[in-house]
Amino acid sequence: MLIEIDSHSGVPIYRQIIDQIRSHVITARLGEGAQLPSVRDLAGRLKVNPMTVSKVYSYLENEGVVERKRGIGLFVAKISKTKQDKAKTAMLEDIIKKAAVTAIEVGLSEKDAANMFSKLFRQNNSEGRTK
Amino acid sequence: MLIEIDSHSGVPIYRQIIDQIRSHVITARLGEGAQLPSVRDLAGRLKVNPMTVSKVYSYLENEGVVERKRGIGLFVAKISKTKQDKAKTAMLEDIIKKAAVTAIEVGLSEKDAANMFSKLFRQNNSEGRTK
Amino acid sequence: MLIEIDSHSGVPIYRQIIDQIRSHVITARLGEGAQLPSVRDLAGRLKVNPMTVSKVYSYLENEGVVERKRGIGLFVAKISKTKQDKAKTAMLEDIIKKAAVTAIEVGLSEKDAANMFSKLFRQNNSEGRTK
Amino acid sequence: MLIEIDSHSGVPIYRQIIDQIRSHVITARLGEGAQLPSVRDLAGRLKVNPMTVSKVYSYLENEGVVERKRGIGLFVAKISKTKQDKAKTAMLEDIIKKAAVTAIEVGLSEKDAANMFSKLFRQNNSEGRTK
DNA sequence: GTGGTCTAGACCACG
DNA sequence: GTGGTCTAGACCACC
Repeated sequence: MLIEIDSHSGVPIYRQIIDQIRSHVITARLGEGAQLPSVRDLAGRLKVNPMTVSKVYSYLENEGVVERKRGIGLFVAKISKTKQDKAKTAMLEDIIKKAAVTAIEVGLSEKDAANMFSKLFRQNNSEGRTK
Repeated sequence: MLIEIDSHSGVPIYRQIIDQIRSHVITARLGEGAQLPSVRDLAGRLKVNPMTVSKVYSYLENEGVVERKRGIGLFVAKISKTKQDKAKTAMLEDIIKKAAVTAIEVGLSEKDAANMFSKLFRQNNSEGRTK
Repeated sequence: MLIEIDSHSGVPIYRQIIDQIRSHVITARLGEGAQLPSVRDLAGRLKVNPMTVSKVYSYLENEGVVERKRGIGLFVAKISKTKQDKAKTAMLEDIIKKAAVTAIEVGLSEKDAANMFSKLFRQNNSEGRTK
Repeated sequence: MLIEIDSHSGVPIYRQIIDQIRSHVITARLGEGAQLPSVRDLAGRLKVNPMTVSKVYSYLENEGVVERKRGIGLFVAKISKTKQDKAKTAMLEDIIKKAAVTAIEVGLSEKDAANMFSKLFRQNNSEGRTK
């Protein structure tokens, strides 16, 4: 499970971790039932305070994204297909809307904006494959 | 100059104002040399503390977006056309790339993603016109 | 870390602190990675308002001189050796040039001016040692 | 009489003008009895508020550097040779001391610092001649 | 514990 | 009139 922290971004560390784990679950890169690393392990890898990771897990558990099995560990919770789809769509619409609004503010035409989007889509898609 | 503050968004007030003014300047809704409202005026209108606005202006001056004329007021700084274009493009590419990457992660095809983007573009564009 | 404030100098307190800390960093009296005193601590020692110190730190962070680690504290940022040397040289050349120009305007010969410079160098250097 | 204003320097405009006129007088580029431009004239040339120039003149008059002749204009006051020399030396020592202290802080040896000073002296001196 | 933000209100410098 | 600085004290987010 790849998680990257940018300590200069202004976004709180715990938020960055939550967002990335949630995104991993929604896009099924972290499948149902998969075990999450222990608090200590993840904290060590990310070089953050264990308390921060602990907070992250509590948050995600509260959200219903993960489930704690006492004495065993944390696992990705079961999500209904529809719920997952909803979450996916919501996440995607949110970010695409922001992009569209920015394009409008900058004064791009719909055609130019769509071209730019497609170009960046292709670029990052092929990069993704080779990775 | 329209500035809106959402006090529930979690984003600090001064950041919200900075972002909106900067966006106004980049998109040339606030043209070069235009005078900004006085600290007290803007503070009064937005119902925030003058010092908050003062902080905003200091920040923007530091960024080179506005220029102070002592005892007279604040004005939109002269930005070279190319520099402005660069800033615009960078801002736009950044957000569109994020959107594209998310679409890829979610597993959308290029065509579906582009359609979604165009749809949201049209929606927000017409909203903008009626405002 | 020694910082002295002259409240009668006309120079704003926050500027005095900024200049002194920056100078400490550039001259490596405050080495890379060194932790700076907390806002409250420094404010207490200098007998100024915490917000004044906070402003100082924000300013220095913006300049890239220090780095914030959330909830932990402030640390001297990593500056590349060359960058640091450049900053040093630029700072020095600037002030020495001013001195030389003034000497020229006043009508001193190169020899007399150089003597005066050396004399003042020695005077202030020995003072520095005893301090 | 050459006066240059740098509106980005942070030094108040009126201070910049005062310092430059005083320096002109001390170094005798503006000799005793020379007439200064009228408030309106200087304000127009420097593109500053006439009140600012007026303040400058009052300040200099108060300092004894210039003398007002009612209905005629402002003139450089008579200064005793010793007084002028003292002022010259004070001005020079002040700036050279600053340069020396900076050189010390940066860690230069006396020799290196003196060399740098001499080099900049020669550079600016020859430039001055051709001007 | 750390820093970040904001307020209310004061006084000063500048033009 | 303009912005700049500072204080005293509050509350919040983060680790």
